[in-house]
Amino acid sequence: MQPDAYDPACPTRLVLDRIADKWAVLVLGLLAGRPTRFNAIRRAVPGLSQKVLAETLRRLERDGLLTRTAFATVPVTVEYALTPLGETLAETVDALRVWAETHIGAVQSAQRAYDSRLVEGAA
Amino acid sequence: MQPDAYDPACPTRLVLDRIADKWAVLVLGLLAGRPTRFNAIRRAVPGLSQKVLAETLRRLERDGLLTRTAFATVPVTVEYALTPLGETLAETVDALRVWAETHIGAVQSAQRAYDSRLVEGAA
DNA sequence: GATAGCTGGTTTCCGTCGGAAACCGGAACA
DNA sequence: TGTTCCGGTTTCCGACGGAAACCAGCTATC
Repeated sequence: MQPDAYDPACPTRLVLDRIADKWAVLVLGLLAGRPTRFNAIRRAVPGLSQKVLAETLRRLERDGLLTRTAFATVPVTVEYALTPLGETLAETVDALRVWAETHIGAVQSAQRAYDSRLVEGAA
Repeated sequence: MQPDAYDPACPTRLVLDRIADKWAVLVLGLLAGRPTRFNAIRRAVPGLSQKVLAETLRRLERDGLLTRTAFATVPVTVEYALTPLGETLAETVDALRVWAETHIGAVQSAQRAYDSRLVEGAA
């Protein structure tokens, strides 16, 4: 059986659901190439709550995309680093971030045009 | 000012939030290269409800990623097609789907390993 | 003539999920 | 003694997503 992300019974769909997530995309992009500690990630991604970050990291760890390493320092520091598998995904999801940053102008002008058309229609 | 998806005040973040969405990824991948009607999309993406599909399509239309064309047939048919901008995004998000289908095996074995480690720890 | 079915939605309802904030223990520091 | 830092967990509430019903207009079937 070949994977088919369009088949809800296929595990590929579950994986896609998880990596097509705004927080996962940002975290993966951030960890690419440089291991980072919990609070450092949190500071680098404003708006991401501790709870959701902890859950996101645990899911990514379960999927074999990153490793969690605790150091017996005081206080305990925990470092998250991408696995080789995670690095391959990071490249892919980073393309999404690059697309957003590249085409943001076109998207915003499309939004303005759409909204002004709505106002016309309502008038 | 350069776009920065990690800045919550930057509109790039809003765009990224939207395209890093599981349903948007599947819909964009489906529409790539071939205009499709509303119910055809719904049938091709099981699990996607009418409400969420309608909302997703309207947001993508607002972002200038696809066009909505109504034909005066009986009953009225509505066709959704990617814009050139949407096509460039479709290529990018399709890489996500391809990644998922390619590495699903590695992810699943990582999950099994993670879960069995948990069971050990609990015992 | 009534019923079912197609089209593309909108509305209603409810469960789940995400975000905000409080709380945790332990140690250094003032 | 109180504060800060670490990495979380817990609690609470509002918002969002999914399931299903409902809608109008026309057609094909019985």
